Amino acid sequence: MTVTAYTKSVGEVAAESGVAASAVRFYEQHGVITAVRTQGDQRRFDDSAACRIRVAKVAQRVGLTIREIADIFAALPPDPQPADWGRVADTLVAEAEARAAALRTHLAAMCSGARLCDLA
Amino acid sequence: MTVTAYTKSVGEVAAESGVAASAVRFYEQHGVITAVRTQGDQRRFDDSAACRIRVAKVAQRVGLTIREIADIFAALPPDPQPADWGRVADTLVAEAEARAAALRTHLAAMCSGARLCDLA
DNA sequence: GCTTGACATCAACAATGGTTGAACGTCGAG
DNA sequence: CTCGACGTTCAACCATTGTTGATGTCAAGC
Repeated sequence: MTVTAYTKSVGEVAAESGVAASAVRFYEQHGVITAVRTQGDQRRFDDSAACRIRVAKVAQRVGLTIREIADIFAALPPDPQPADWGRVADTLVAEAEARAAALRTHLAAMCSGARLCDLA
Repeated sequence: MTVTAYTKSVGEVAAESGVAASAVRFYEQHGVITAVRTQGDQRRFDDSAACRIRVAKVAQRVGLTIREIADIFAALPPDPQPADWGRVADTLVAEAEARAAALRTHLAAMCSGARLCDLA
């Protein structure tokens, strides 16, 4: 059993995930990613950090907040396996499609029938 | 040909759309709804205002910004007809589903193949 | 072992999407 | 005509999602 490796600095994660270093720190503060600290108080992330950030960025596009994303990621174990990522992906896609479906339903309800969105 | 009736006050639109009066003013400032002014400088909205706001609220849930929603509403004529609302609804649903599809695609790309989201 | 770049914290700023409060104007029912 | 409910503007404030800059520390290469 391999122990999870916390080896990556803020800058490395930033480069891998395509966001600014300040954003990496922000995401850590808000529970999207987690870090351990070195003796000198520097953050060290594991390999999943960059992935989490890339997933978070696409999830934000469908209206999920940082908090919601962090909550979904809470189901990920340290050193997540393919199946773990698959479940998270399914959860995110399901949420996105539920919102799209809700939009469709609301619009259909508003624009149907005699009243047409409460317009005469 | 009926002339569009601008008869509703901020409070009436707020009550009909289920948002605060401050939000109604905010939406007007940002082009989601439009108003004429009375002699005494009070806003008067037509019947579509409450509908626009209700649609805007559900659209926000799928990640559209106020600006994007206002842009889509820009296609609505004054005194919109059912077909006009239908086109707006189609645009919104298409946008929502495009975002959901993008999420699905990105996640599939990240989580597929040998590398699995760049994890070993 | 010293320098230099990357890291640390903290506060301030920015944009989005509003809410709240102060101070004042309008409108319609009595 | 007056009174209260509702309207007006403006500035300040809140949360979210970050960025920027000041100031200071750490660590890796020379």
